[in-house]
Amino acid sequence: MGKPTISDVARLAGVSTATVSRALTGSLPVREHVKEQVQAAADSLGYAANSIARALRQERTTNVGMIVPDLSNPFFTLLVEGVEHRLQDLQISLLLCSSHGDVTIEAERLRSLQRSQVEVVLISPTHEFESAHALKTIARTVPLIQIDQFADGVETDWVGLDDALAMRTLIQHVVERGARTAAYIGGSATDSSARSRLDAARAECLRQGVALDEQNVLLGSVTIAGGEAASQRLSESGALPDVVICGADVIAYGVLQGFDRLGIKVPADVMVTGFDDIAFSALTRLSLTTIRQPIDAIAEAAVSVVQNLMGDAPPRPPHRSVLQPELIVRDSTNRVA
Amino acid sequence: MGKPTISDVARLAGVSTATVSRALTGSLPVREHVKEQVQAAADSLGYAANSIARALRQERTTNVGMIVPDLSNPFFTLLVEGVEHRLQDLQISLLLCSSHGDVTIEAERLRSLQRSQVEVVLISPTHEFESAHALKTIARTVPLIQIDQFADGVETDWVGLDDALAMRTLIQHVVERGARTAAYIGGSATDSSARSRLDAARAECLRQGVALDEQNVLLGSVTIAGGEAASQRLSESGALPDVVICGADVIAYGVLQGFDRLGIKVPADVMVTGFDDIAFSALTRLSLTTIRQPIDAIAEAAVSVVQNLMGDAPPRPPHRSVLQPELIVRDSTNRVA
DNA sequence: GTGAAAGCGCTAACAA
DNA sequence: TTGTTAGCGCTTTCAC
Repeated sequence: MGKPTISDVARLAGVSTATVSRALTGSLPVREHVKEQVQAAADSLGYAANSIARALRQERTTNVGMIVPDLSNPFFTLLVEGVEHRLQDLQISLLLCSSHGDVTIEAERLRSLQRSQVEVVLISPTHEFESAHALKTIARTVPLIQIDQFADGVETDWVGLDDALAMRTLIQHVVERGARTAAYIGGSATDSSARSRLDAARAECLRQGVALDEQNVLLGSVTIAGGEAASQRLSESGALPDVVICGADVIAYGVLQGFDRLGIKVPADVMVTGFDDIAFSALTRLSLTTIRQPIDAIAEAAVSVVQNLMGDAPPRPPHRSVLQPELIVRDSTNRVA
Repeated sequence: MGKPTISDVARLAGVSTATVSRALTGSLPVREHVKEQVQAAADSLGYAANSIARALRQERTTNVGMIVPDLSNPFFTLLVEGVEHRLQDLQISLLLCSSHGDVTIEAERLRSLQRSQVEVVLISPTHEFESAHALKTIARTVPLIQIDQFADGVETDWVGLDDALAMRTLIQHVVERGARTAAYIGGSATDSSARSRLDAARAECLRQGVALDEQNVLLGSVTIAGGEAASQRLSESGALPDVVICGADVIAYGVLQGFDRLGIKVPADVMVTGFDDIAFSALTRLSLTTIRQPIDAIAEAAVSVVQNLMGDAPPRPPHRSVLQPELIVRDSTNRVA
């Protein structure tokens, strides 16, 4: 009545359970005709090996866990999809968790994944500092790969974008289009990418001779509303800068909308840039110049580390895969110098 | 060196493994001071029960699987997030798969979940007819819950929206705003919700005296580009209808954009409605009248069925949870009759 | 190339 | 209330 087991197959095929195991997994050679017999018996019973029993015996599963801060953010969604797809090709199951941007939930999910005996955890930590403790604890028992963001002092593998190079490329572009003054609108700097992008923007403005007044650095929430509010504040504070650099596309779309409402013309009165290249361009009247996150390449790099970690290769020191950004020039900076 | 096992705890606490199991799980009463001793021993060793061994012994896991067609669609993303959140509260892990809208991949994922010994599978089948075979096969060994969409002839639990009521409400609204003629733009009817929405639209137009010419029924891809292309065709085919009913918000946004480019004014020249209420309204100049999918309620209903199925309740016939749609009136139908 | 048998870590049945 | 023991389904020695 219950599901067929390996002994059922063995009995039907007239061999031992060991032979069934070998025939089906190919772990050891089995005579051709025996193999066929076993296969036939398995098929006729609709047998599928119980992965629980296999995992117990082998002391390893084929599960990996993944924790992202926010599934309503297309960046993470696409990342999850890219990872899922590649893992399935490797016959690895994905246990997905969302931390909802909450460090407490994040810690809970980590423990839950640990109980599930996952082989590797992929995580985009939600807070640069507060996530660190839980991550360090878990990292003692299961290999971690940090993606995009990272937690302070947690030495694990990491896959992400070269934010510094991205900002350099971006600022070089707007300088070529005549920018001499800039504003920066970003997320409050509690996650590592928000901070690293801001740091990079500051450094590059300095290096390339663009004035970025501290009062023109506005940090808030990474949402359309946050961007719109910031554009409002910016317009009230006197002269507009040549360019508004946004730390994320959603912010930039809010800024575009805010300027539109205020009758400020982009790019004629002010240029605007984004970061991420989420697929909203098709929705808006004015297309956005931005930095494309190579999401698929990030997923690929992450999964390749997973393979590495799950293989029998000897332990190695943590490795950082730094991916190259791509500048996408569109209308929001379409201005002659 | 390896992870501590129950025998390590038992030895340290000076009791049997059975007592440790009882003390830690609470499956049977244990004397208070013994319990404390066991707890202390477990803590000091950093012991966490091996869920693989437990699952093998109990012949049940705490995993459920979920298969959605497309993670770039916010509807499914939000659904996944809602489900994940509630399952975690129940200490259930979520194995997530994407079928990428492909029946072959879908079948593969189903088998993968079966191997993982999930207790329940939540699925939004990608094709009304072609998904049926694989679903029926799997349903013999593991309980299925279909969400939103369903496969033809697969009798399982189902959670979704009352499409007929939604269309009735929507069409009633545009009739009140003076609509007498309509066009319908939707996805090609290979998934069950595309078909059921179109059927409902046809029926309601008939019932409420709105003319819906077959040549004004345009089926294509559920994307912004698809909507834009359809709006183009519509404008070329002569007189515009009073209202363009779209089977999904993304289509409607494409239509809005198409009309904008053609100099056609919404809602003055033509009204437009969507379906889903995805959160793009903030991005666009003109807000969209639409039907809100109660995603959170769908997730809640689905998880409550999961609980039901995983509890020890006796088997019961498949149950359909039909949720109520909500009409969201915004600017795209803001016209006096 | 094949079979017999042990054992992965846990819990449930049975005894005490 | 507690301990002893068997066994979940599989893979992997160790013999042959």
